[in-house]
Amino acid sequence: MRKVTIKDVANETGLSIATVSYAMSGKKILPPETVKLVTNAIEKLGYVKNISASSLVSNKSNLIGVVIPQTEPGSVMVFENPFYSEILSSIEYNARLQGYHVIVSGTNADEKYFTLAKQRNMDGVIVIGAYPEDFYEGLNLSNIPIVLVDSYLENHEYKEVKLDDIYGGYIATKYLIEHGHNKIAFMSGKIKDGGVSEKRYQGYKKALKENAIPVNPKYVFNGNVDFEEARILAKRIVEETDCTAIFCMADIMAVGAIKELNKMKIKVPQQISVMGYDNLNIANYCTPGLTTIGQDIFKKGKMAVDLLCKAIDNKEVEQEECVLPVEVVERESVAKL
Amino acid sequence: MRKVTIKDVANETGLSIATVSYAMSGKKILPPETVKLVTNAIEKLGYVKNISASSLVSNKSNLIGVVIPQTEPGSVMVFENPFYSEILSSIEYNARLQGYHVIVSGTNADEKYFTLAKQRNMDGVIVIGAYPEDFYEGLNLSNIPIVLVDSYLENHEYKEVKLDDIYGGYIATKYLIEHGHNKIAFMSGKIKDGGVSEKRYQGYKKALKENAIPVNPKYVFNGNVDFEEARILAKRIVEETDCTAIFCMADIMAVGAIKELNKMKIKVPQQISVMGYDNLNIANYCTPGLTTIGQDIFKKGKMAVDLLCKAIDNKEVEQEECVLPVEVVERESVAKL
DNA sequence: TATTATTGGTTAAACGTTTCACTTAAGTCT
DNA sequence: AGACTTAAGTGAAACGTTTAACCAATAATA
Repeated sequence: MRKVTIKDVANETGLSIATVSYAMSGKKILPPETVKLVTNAIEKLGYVKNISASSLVSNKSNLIGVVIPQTEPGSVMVFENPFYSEILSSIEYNARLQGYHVIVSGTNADEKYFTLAKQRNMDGVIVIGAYPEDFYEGLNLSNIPIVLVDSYLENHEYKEVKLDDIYGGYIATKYLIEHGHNKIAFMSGKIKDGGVSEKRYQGYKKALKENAIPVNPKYVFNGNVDFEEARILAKRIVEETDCTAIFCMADIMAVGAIKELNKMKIKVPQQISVMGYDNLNIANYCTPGLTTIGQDIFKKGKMAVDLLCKAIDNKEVEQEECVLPVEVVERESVAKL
Repeated sequence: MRKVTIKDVANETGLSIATVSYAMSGKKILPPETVKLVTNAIEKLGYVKNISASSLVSNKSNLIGVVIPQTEPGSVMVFENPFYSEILSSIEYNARLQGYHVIVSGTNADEKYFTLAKQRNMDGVIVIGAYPEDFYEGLNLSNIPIVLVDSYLENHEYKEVKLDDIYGGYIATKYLIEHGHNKIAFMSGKIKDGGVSEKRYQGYKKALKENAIPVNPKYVFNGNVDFEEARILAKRIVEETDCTAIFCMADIMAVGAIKELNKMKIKVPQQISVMGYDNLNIANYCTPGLTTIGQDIFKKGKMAVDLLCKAIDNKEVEQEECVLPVEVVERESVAKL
């Protein structure tokens, strides 16, 4: 049972290889009966085209890479934050609709990812999350179209889809204030310039200032953006402050906080209110349901794919940025004082 | 800036293309200084090999496909059940360690996935979950090594990694009985012969019988395996039965049940106990923490990759099956009566 | 009618590797 | 010294496509 090639289809139909190729690709219009002849033969022989071969000559692989951060070098779980699965899901779906397949890689960015992308002849790459500077340098050299998602990179020349995070932090905090809170803790990842945490923190501060509430550095807590760390921080917030509300910059942290508060028999939201950010599925799973800042993750993935496809087709290099809206989604984790 | 090929490396070093290829692959031992010469030139020129080309001739792509069910045809979210993200994460990690890249595809199985696998010259495919019969037929034709994960397919000839689900259902139910419950609802997906639900149901019945508790068909509830459906079923269980415990055949359902019970102000576990199955991360996120049947998902992914690699290397066709152990992981969702 | 376009198709080069079969030079054995 | 082995490297075919350049026959135009 040898492998069936285009040559076999040519023999079967009595046509040349070239004609068969044209018939399949439609790059040259042929009479319908010829096309029919070819498709019949393909069906009969069970021919499937070899993408390695076509990719070699056409220099197009219909493959896009998706890079997801691996929080700790050598860490195992790629998808520590469910946000990554959710957006990956959307990217995979939308890419498939456009005829692309997706290669996912967790990377801690010290392996040179873009070597790989070139090896595979990838048509484009979607980079999710933030990475160290030198990662983007390697990325620069490769001539592969790139779309960043939530990179929080400053002054870059890439296409990007992201959120208005200052605004998100702002409306979250404003919502809490409007519900009568003025002692509001801010729980986040490490705050570094231009990063997610910093952006949302800016929004937090803005809302406080607007309402003449002093920014208390004692109310700011940071650590890794994960469930366990959030529990620790939540405990500290209870023990070290008199806050009535916690604004967590990620749902996964908010869920950790709620878990810990529940465990400490502190009623959410009666005693402490919790506000999240992302609107992941888990925001709905926990009790009480998490009031959070909603983003349309499906759309985010779709935009990333759309932008990338455009870049692939047009080969245009101009930067393009897409800022998606955010809004408060109300559930039950915030009390009116 | 033309693309750098092996030819350029050959020119740079003054060696032939063949020698460069051998130096890189190590398939022929060459003097260290020659190898060094080559690696230096590669570094200098920034050469990366074109996998399309090598795949074409060597017939090896270092690519494996992972198929994940898309619950409803045309549905968007591929990863409705976090189980899929968790195992995908493990598969991606372990495959990468072995030098493979992973292409994920959601599929509702009516698209002929294996055409795609052949097109891409995939070295192997890991199929997660259960699919309609005809999906496996297409799979048969392709000569690509396959590993199934949780297929619940009867009498097949593929390699597979799965759980002892009858036993899992058994120990879950036994645990509940030992905690004083004898009115135990069973919540699951559609029960069809050989499926997951049926297996776990068998275990459930076995435990009941062993303890002389009659099996009450009124206590069995099924629907889609998702969060929302589980809420509906939980409500019905409360309204239609006098059960003191619910055994959910998947964590995602258990979490839905807990959410609904919380909403109905029914205390878990004081009034109703809930037992899950899978030990996903979300089992830890919810309150009360979900007591569940634990499986080692990382190991499951690793086994799948190992089995597949073995199949790829040895081209041996004998079936191989790997049944991973399960155990009760205690948290707080089951009360002692 | 002579000229030009169009239609339906073919030939063959090119893509960038791997690898089999071969050569040449040097080393080893009797 | 002659025969044999080994080491280091080369030439070129092969993998399965795409596509530019070309051709013959028919249809359209002047």
